[in-house]
Amino acid sequence: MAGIESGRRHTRDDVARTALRILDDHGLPDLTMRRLAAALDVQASALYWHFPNKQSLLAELADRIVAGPERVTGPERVAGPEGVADPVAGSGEWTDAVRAEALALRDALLAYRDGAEVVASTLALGLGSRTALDRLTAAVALGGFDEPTARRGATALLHFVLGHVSHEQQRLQYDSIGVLADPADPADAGARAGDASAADFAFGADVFVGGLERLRSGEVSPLRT
Amino acid sequence: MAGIESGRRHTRDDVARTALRILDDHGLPDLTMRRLAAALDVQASALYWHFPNKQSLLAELADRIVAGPERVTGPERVAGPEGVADPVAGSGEWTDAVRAEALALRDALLAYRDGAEVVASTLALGLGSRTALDRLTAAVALGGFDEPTARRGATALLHFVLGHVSHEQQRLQYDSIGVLADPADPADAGARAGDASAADFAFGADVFVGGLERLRSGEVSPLRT
DNA sequence: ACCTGAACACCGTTCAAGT
DNA sequence: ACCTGAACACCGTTCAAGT
Repeated sequence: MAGIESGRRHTRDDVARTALRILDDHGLPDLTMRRLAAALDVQASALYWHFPNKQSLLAELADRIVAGPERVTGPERVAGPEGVADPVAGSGEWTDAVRAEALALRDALLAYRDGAEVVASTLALGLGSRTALDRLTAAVALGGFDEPTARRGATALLHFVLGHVSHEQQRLQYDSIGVLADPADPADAGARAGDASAADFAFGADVFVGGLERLRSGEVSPLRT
Repeated sequence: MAGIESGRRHTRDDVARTALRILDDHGLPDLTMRRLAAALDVQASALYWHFPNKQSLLAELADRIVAGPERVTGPERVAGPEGVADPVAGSGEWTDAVRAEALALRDALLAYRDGAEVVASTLALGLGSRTALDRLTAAVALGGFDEPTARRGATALLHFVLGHVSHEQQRLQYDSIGVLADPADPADAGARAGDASAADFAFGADVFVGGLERLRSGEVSPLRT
């Protein structure tokens, strides 16, 4: 319980970091303003000097979650040996770039308990940065799609990712407390652990990328608007 | 304010229907047990005779939302002129069936304010029926996929649908109160109304179906598990 | 610049008791 | 079978005031 929160007088960064710790240790339902204040040895009302309300606090957390741990390394993103997001990398490997971005986003969301829900709700309210969407859009755009199409594709993929990881994390949470409605259900059982989820995720991402590839090679009408 | 809630002594169905009305009129945040009780001219504690807790009430609402208005018509689903879900309809039209199911689900979710969020959260907790997933799975299975693959595909599509409609409905809500973070943003502006959302949805569904089609014709490895 | 103390207007849920 | 009344243990947010 001792740590950053010792010497009184906190900064906005302290608050966000402590909130992130509570989120990861106890989950989103336990992340209340009063509990956060207590962890900082402060009255709840003190938090409103740093953040105008709880939503904007959550938006800040969402940004940090999406940014991921590689924030520290610098402006260039961590990627494979030859880098993953080179815009001039021909047309052959854009599918790998999209898959890699989707996977990186999943990892970032999984790094914090209830990460997907925090990001999804923040995004739905139009708060928080658009980094996640921008990264996916950039990867899709490598396929040579026009910008609105790339953005549409990225948005759809983003919805899949958030939905999938949300579901995955909710199950993790309620799995551990044993509140699952039907633990004997073969499709939802605890035996169906992280590996199966990872495979399902890869499958969904592959189907999606395949659909984009198909659209790109002009085998299908791009849109009937 | 007068209506069903007049003669005291309510049934479980009364409670669910009144809850659905509050949901649609005022949104999920305003659907509290106390407010629902007040609408029924009853103490909040009375609700716990009909439902063990709020989550199970929401699960019931989710089931009704997914079932949609065609519940009344009978066991066969409303569809196009020649019916959409005939399992022996050859192999040519399964893509239309999937698209139709996805669209029908979107319509059902859109029929109630915050419908997508109610269904998504219920689903995440493993509560509620699996009707939505089962319908999508059946449609995908028409493509000749094995059951686990059809289920995986349907799950991914379901995530996209829930994410898309959630986002769409959140925007509707906050749009009308004018709480949008950046109303001038061209990608999020109010001008971008229902039609654009419908087009984005169709685009996402098409990409997804295209990916499945591609996978079916064996142009791509089905899975690397 | 950062926080306290006290209040306002709420929540979901439990439980003995009533009819 | 269905509901009341009262309580328990909470919420997010505001605001005058303190240092």
